Amino acid sequence: MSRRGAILELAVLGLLHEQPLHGYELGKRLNGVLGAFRVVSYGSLYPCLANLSTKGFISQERDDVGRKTRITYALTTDGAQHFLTLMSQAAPSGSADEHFDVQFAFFSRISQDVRLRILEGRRTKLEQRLDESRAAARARRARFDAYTAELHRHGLESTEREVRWLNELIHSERGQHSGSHPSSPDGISAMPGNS
Amino acid sequence: MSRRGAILELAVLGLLHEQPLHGYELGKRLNGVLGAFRVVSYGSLYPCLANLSTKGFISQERDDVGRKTRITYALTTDGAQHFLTLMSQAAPSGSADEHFDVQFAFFSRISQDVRLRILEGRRTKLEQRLDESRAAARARRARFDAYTAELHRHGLESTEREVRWLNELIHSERGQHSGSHPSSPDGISAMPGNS
DNA sequence: TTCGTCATGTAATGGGTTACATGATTAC
DNA sequence: GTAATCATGTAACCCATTACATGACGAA
Repeated sequence: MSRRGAILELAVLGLLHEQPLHGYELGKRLNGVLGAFRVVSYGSLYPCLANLSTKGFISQERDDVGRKTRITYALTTDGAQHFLTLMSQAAPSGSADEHFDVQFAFFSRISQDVRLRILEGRRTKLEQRLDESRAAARARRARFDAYTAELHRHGLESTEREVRWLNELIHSERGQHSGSHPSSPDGISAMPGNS
Repeated sequence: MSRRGAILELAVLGLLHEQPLHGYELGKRLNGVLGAFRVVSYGSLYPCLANLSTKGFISQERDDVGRKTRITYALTTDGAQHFLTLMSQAAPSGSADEHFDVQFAFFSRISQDVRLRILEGRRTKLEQRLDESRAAARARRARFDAYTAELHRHGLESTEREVRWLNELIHSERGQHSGSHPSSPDGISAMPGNS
């Protein structure tokens, strides 16, 4: 009982938002989209699908291919609504970073103002982290050995880099100061380049 | 029952390796050392301490300060041995990145050859991740929208950056081609700079 | 015919979290 | 005297994992 999967749930709804899929194919795509960060196992995927189905967010349909039976899942109207709700919510603490990554991966399904809110929320969270980390650094003053200090320095640098990345994304998003249309045709173009 | 905490366990043993501490102080230092990555809650810390005590890795001693009773924990010989075992082990999959961070934070407690093995193991893992990610990128060819693609590009870049960081650390570690002594006096110096 | 991959699931375990309960001590 | 912080713990829950079980299908 209770809520099976929050981050996994979001990812599943996000993929089904595009097209209906059966479990196995869903699993493969999940590992493609989320790729580097996280490997989703079928041991968590199938219970998650069963749960989403119980809650009425997805519908099942039996495809009999020869003697093999596979179940194709599709997003319901309720499910689409729930997807938007989950996308608008902040990270549920604990899996903070991964939650943002999943949200970002499905940015093309939501409106621009929600995208901006997520990006700015993320930036605020990272800046808070930076403040705390720098405050802690001043408070300790050489109580840490060289390795611990280097770890913190590297962490700080990585976070600063991510904030700059977010700044570019936010700027780029503001550049196209228009549509709240989800999946707007050709809407995304001014992505920060790799140069 | 069973194994309460693997990453938390390692962090606790690592801190107690330096000096005995009571639970509350341990918690605060944990949040200092691990800081940015993870906030340890007392709801997991105290059960972890009880478990380590049961297994004989740490010893308890009651300090009666006024009417307040606090329990100071100290590393036993078995505990020190267990700490070295945990430090030598690879990340237990799932919490891959965090495990490395904790290991790194306690590098000064272990010998140089173990440090090098950990750093090289981490680099190998990241390089595998890069290979898979790049292979997946070639396999898909524009099946991803701009946001998903940008997420992958950014992930790749971050990982590449981390590999370069590891290379510097490994090089620096090889520079001082000597002691297997844990806590060697003044042993760490050639840390890569921030320039 | 055997091996890889497709396809769906269950059971047990892991490694944490938040919320709650309790009470002493210190600072204002 | 009241609020923050010190100090220790329990209970309930969360979100996933690995290992296991089962079986059809295609290709070598």
